Amino acid sequence: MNIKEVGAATGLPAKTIRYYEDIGLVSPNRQSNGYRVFSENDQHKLAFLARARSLGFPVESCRSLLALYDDKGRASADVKQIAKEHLAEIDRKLTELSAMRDTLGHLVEACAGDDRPDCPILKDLATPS
Amino acid sequence: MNIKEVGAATGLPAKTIRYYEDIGLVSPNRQSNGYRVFSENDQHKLAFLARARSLGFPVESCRSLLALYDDKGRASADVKQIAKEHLAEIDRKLTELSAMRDTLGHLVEACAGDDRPDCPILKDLATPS
DNA sequence: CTTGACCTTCTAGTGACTGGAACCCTTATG
DNA sequence: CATAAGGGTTCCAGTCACTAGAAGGTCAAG
Repeated sequence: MNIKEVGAATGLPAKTIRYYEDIGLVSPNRQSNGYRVFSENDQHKLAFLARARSLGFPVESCRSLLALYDDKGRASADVKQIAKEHLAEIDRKLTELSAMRDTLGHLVEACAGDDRPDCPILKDLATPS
Repeated sequence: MNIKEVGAATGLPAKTIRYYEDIGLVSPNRQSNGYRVFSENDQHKLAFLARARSLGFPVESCRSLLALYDDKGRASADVKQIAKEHLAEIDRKLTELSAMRDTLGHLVEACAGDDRPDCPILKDLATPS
């Protein structure tokens, strides 16, 4: 399986897969011509990474998760710990974004959006918060 | 007013203010010894930037907003347009994060988090989505 | 034999800072 | 007068997770 095929199978761009090899997340073999060959296991790992990344896990967390996945003697507590930390981070971002959304939503509603210069958005930005 | 003072007044780190000068958002004068001197107007601009950034506007949008703020003949429609685009981006991120939160929340709940290896989180990650 | 689609490596850029090194200026103190 | 503390300055490198692009090798089809 070459890089394009495994990319199509996992939804990852070839560039990303090369990057993941660079940082040691996968280690595909090479053909005599230098081309990467991806085994079933490589493909599996890449799919795992794609899924974990799509849930927003940082790449370093993905590395840890992959190691735990490989470790058949793992404790699920270790996995849960990583997931909980990430969940907390997501919640932090959600809170922050919601606050922005609220404020900005009100301001946009209040703005006439015509050709006059008067603007509550600018007024807010110019006001020391 | 030197950089530390204006930083304290606006809540911006000195490094950030220097960076903003680098990219042309403010242009403080210099004393004979090379130190930056911030005028009232500089301070005002920096406070504006701090507020706009805290609402999540990208720096380039901040630049546009600042220009509109300075332009007394602006149309509020131009401001509103920038704000609406940013609002759409915030909503996009909120949707994405909420989906992550939902999935991950369920998985974390389902995971025993003990010393056994069985783990629904890893099971999900290993499952082609 | 050439064309086109693959593949390779390498460098540099993204956004918005942030850390750190190396050095200058000013003021207070021993 | 030396020095130490606490400002200021510049410049370079690093962050995160890719992504764009250049320059070139390989391979199957026509």
